Amino acid sequence: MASNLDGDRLLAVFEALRATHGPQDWWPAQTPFEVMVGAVLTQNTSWTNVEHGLKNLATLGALTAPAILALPEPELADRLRPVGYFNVKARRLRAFCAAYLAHGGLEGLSRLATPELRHRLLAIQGVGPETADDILLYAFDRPVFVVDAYTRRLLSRLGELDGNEGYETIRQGLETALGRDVALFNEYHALIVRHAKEVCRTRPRCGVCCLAELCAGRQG
DNA sequence: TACCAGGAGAAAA
DNA sequence: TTTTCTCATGGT
Repeated sequence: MASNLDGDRLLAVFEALRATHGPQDWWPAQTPFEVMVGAVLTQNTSWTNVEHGLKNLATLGALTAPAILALPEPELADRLRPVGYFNVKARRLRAFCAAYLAHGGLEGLSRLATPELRHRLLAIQGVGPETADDILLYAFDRPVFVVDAYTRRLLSRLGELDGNEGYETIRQGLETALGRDVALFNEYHALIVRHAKEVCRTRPRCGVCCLAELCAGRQG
């Protein structure tokens, strides 16, 4: 079902979200590398927790790959304690930094075509589809739609999914339906997260169902 | 107090 | 191959 998503309907949802929340200007980071670090740290964790961890690293002057790798893993884990899953994430962040440098850093990775870059990101221990796509979209400006739990819930509520689609099926379905538009994908994912956090959380068991209601209202 | 959060990988079935 | 379990702190 996800291979035949309704692009016009999805654009109507986007317009409704943008009218409600305005531009989001994601990702909240100073550099592409900081986007990548944040993408790893935010796995199954609220952004406020991630901010504490990023602040700890910044205080140490450790927001570069060499600086992170220079920290012993136990110390890195201790700095990441506010993030949650700190032992796991210390290991994953070090693996990411090692791969980042091995591939020539930002310059080396930027030279790769999107499919190859995605393949190499997914080969890093601790980088799954969503994290890789966060990095591709927000650090490298590649036209990749980030499919998170909110996106799945929204599409399900809209009746665009039957619930059995895998990550790749949904991602490719969205990219086909919406066209490969970096600016659109950037704002759309940010708006879904913003709406889910600010609006849906105030409505018990809402999920992102009110997005569907919002869209239905716009369409009449 | 209980639940959830911008997942991923390993282990078990 | 698919499902279940583990990782863990901070905010509401």
